[in-house]
Order: sequence, then C-alpha cells, then structure tokens
Amino acid sequence: MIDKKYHHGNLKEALVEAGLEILEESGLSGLSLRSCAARTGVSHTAPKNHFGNMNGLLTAIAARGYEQLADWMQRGLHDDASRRDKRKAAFEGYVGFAMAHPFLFELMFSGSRTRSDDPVLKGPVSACFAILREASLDLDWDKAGAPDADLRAQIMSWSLVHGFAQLKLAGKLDKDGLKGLDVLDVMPEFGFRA
Amino acid sequence: MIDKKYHHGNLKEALVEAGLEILEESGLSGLSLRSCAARTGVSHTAPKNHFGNMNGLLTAIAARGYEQLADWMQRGLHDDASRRDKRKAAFEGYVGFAMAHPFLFELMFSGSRTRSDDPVLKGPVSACFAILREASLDLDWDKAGAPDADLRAQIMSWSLVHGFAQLKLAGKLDKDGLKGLDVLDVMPEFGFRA
DNA sequence: GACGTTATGTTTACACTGTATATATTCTTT
DNA sequence: AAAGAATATATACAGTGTAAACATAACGTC
Repeated sequence: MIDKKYHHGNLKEALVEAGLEILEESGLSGLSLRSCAARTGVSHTAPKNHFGNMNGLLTAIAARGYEQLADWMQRGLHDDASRRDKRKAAFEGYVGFAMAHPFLFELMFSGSRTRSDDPVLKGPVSACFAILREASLDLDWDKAGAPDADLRAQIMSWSLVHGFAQLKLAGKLDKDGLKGLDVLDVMPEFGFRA
Repeated sequence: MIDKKYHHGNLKEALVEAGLEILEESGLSGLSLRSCAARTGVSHTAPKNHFGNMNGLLTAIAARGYEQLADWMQRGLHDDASRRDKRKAAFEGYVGFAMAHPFLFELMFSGSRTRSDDPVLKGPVSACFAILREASLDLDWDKAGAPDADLRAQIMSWSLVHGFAQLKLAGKLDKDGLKGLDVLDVMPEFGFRA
C-alpha cells in the first residue's frame, strides 16, 4: 500500500519530467500546468510554489532540453577525437536532437513560451555554446584573420546548424530534391566534402 | 449611422488583418480566435466558417507574414542591382523583418501553431524561396562544382540567415561581445568583408 | 419572381486552461 | 514545544477553442 504523503518530496523535478513525457506523447498542445500536475498526482495549483507560473515551468523544461542537446552534440566522441570529428558530431547531434524531439526543440527556442533571460537557462545554454565554440575553431574559411574570427565562426556555425534544423522541422525543406539533404551536405567548406 | 449588416462582406481578410494587428500590439499570447472576432465586430464562432479552426486562422496569418518577408528582402533594390546587392538586401531584409515583427516571425516557423503543409502557405513560401535562391547564386564557396551546388548554396544561405535571426530573437546572442553583431559580420565568405 | 440550396453569422453550451485567494498540512528552526 | 516558513489543497473566476442548433442572407434554377 502506498502511503500517500501530503508533501511530494521531489515535486519540482517530477513536474519537469512529467512535462518532458507529455511533450513526447502529446506535443506542445497537450502540455499544460494541469496536465503536468495530474500526471504527477498533485493538485493543479501545486506547481505555482515551484515555478511561479506557466512560463516558469516551460522555462525549466526548456533548460532540460539544452542539457539533452549538449549530450546529443557529444555522442560517440572518443577521447582522441579530432576537431573535425567534434565538429561533425556537434552538427549531426544538433539536427538529430531536433528531429528526435521536435516539440522540445520548438519550446527551447520559443520566445513567447519561455523566459529567455531566466537564470535557469544560463548554465545549460552556455554549455551548448561552449561545445559549438570548440567545434568551430580552425574552420577553413576563418583564415581572413579578423580580430574576432573565432567568435564569428561560432555564431555562423550555430546559425547555420540551427537554421537548418528548424527549416527542416518546419517542413520548409520538403520540396523535391531537398528531402534527402543532410546538414553536412550544405556545408561544403566545413571539411566534410573536400 | 452605420447600417450593420448581418454579413460582413470581407470577413476572411478582416480577420487576418485583425490578427496581424493584435500580434503587433499584444504578441502571441493576446492572439486568439475570440480576440480576432471581437476586433472585427463579429461573433466568436464566425471564424470557423472561413478557417475551420484556430490552426487555420494562424496559418492564414503566417501566410501574410511570408508575403511581408518577401517584401522586406527586396527593399530598396534598383532595377540594375547586382547579385551581391540582392544578396545583401535579402539577408538584411530577412533579419530586419524578424526584428521588426518578432511574434509574426515566431508564428511563421512554429510547427505547432500552423499547418506547414497547408496550401495557403505554398505560394508565399515559394516566393521567399525563389528570392533566396537567386540571392545565393554564384557564391564564392560554391566553386567546388558539385552537381547540386546551387541548391545547396541556397539551403545554406537560408539556414544561416534564418538561424541567425532566430538565435538573435531568442536572446541567444546577448552575451558580451555578441550584441552588436550583424548578419553580414558572420558571413566572411559571402562577399561583404573581403 | 418564387423557391430550394448554399454560404455566412449568431446563440448557446461545454470542457479545458492559467491564475488568484484562502486554507490545510508538513518541515525547519529556534 | 512553539513559531514560522515551505509545501500542497480547495475553491473560484475569467478566458480559451470547439461543437451543435438556429438565424439570416446570397445565389442559382425553375
């Protein structure tokens, strides 16, 4: 017999995980404060104590998404992986994550549903940022020698891979001749084709 | 005295324009079937006849967004504009539109709120696609000579500019040293820096 | 012109959502 | 042990999308 305690004990984490599950099963339309609370077996106003409001919960879920994204970008990397290997893994992982978790990905970059300046996002986002930064060092087309070449290379990498992922998710790359296109196919100068 | 007719006469268009206005004033959170209907002076179930459901209305609004985006990408272009000019205008217009209409931009690429395969989107999206296609011809880094080089160049351009716009909108480029960054700054090989 | 059909809006109703307020229970700290 | 903070509940309310039945107007056909 389950002794149902008044206090959950780990409600904050449980609510976020419930949200992630609902996101996989029912998408963004099925994700609500009440559905998360119900799945956790708690009253629908309980989340307020931990997240304030809906945006707070969605922001916490998005933060988890960035952690998962960082994992995806570093999958299958050996300790002696070259920079090119890291770059390939980061790009493929980025798009792979987006395809595997389209709703979470949409939530993570939704300016309306999350608070992009929330502190809980800072750490996980910075982690992704750092991975992309290292992956973008020593790119061929970076030889121009501008003072902030590395930084610009990183932004370009992130923009490119993120744009590709979202356009693909949004169905903008479903025309004839584009369907089989991979991320690496559109990066002729990134060292994967030459 | 206004003779209030039972039939609006141009309700479908009026609802879309109401939606665009609400989007500018109150963002995505203020945009609803009922708010659009109220602003148009019509019952809250009237939109159903024209759009079926909420997704239908949002899709129609998004379609308008793509038309505006196409305009932004061709702003200030003379008849004798070079390909480089067109490219510059397209990129600056793309990001400029996103910054000027962040909520509309988010709606346009939201897989959850719109039906990306809806026929009403096909035309406007194709128009944007064509503009980016022409703007991406004869890029320097396209000399590799792959069979579908033009196509890949176009996807790369679109991915890059779209990703940059969204990352900027989502506040991911607000760190120190990134704030003043422009689209053209991250495209060293696009002919704007060399 | 009259009439049946279709298109367009309204009214009513319902389940669901986020949030605010007041209340109950438990934990923590002194 | 008592006081106070943290956590969860109960209740209430305005707002949302959607469905069904009904009302009004436009349109085409005889």
